[in-house]
Amino acid sequence: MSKPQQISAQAALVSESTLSQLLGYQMKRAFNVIQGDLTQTLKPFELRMLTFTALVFIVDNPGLSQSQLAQVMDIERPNLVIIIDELEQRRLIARNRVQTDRRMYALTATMSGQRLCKKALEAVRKHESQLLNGLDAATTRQLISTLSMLHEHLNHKNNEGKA
Amino acid sequence: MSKPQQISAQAALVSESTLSQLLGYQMKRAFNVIQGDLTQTLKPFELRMLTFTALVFIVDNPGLSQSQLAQVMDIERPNLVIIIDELEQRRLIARNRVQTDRRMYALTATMSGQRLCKKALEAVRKHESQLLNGLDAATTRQLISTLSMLHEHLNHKNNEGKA
DNA sequence: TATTGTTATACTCTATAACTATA
DNA sequence: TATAGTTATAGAGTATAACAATA
Repeated sequence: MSKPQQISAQAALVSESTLSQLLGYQMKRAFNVIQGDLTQTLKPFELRMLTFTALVFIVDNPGLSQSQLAQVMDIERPNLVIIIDELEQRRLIARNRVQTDRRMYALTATMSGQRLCKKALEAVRKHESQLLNGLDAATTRQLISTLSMLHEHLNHKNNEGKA
Repeated sequence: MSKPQQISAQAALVSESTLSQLLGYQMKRAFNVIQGDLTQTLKPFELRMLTFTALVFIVDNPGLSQSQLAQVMDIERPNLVIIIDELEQRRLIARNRVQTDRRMYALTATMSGQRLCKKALEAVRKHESQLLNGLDAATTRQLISTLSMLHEHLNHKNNEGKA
């Protein structure tokens, strides 16, 4: 980007007072920045947020199925297929046919996948702590905890509606 | 290799302990739910999150340019064009050529746009307060305020990096 | 030369219907 | 019939290069 240089006196004066009180707006703004940053952090490992998340879940839960993974990742099953394809082609995970129910795969991480997962996790943790430096630790924990509670809370409400 | 071993009982036991400590993961999960919900709330007004946000900015800041709007919305100028096209075709806003600098448009909301904006805003506020019922008011304010601070904080860091 | 708005384009993420193979 | 995984496809949102008009 070149210099910001006075677009007009109005540039610095754009008011967002109405929107700034809305949770959805603030969530989107904050998430956009964090998402962009996380993407950069994962780039050296050739992982995206979705492939990274899937890999961590598989490492932590060896043997889980694609349906289970899609459910906990809050994405549709069809969208998970190419994510798993990509991880499998890179030999980071393996699809193992379940003998007792040949419809599904038991997903497991390879040694290579486990190593990459560990390295990527370290990088993400380090990067996030750098990003958040300036915010005190208590506020950070409070934020993460509130977001988690929010997700549970809203998900519960949504499931009520669908029931 | 290892046995697949009873995956069925595993469904409710998928662990997300590693990811749950990561800000990016929690942000994405919470934002996904809120985004979906906000989309539903705006549907009766035939607005999406992006057209809604642009409309509110224009109502609050009559005369601002597309470049300015794109900047405060954190999106690229090309992507704003179709958003403005849509709002203009629905006669909710108008593009006015600036006489002193004929390269840019001064964006203004029509009466119809102002009315729709007000109604949509009321619906969003009402819906968000319903969504958040169960969370105490102090936590809600704290969350919104922390998200805002986070955005400013990260944006500042990013601008440092690019400077 | 630089900036505003624009076109074209491509990539990612998401959502749905319909198919196959198994149960 | 129901479920797991898959294919195809369409719609959003996002990002970059390049252009015309204007400064």
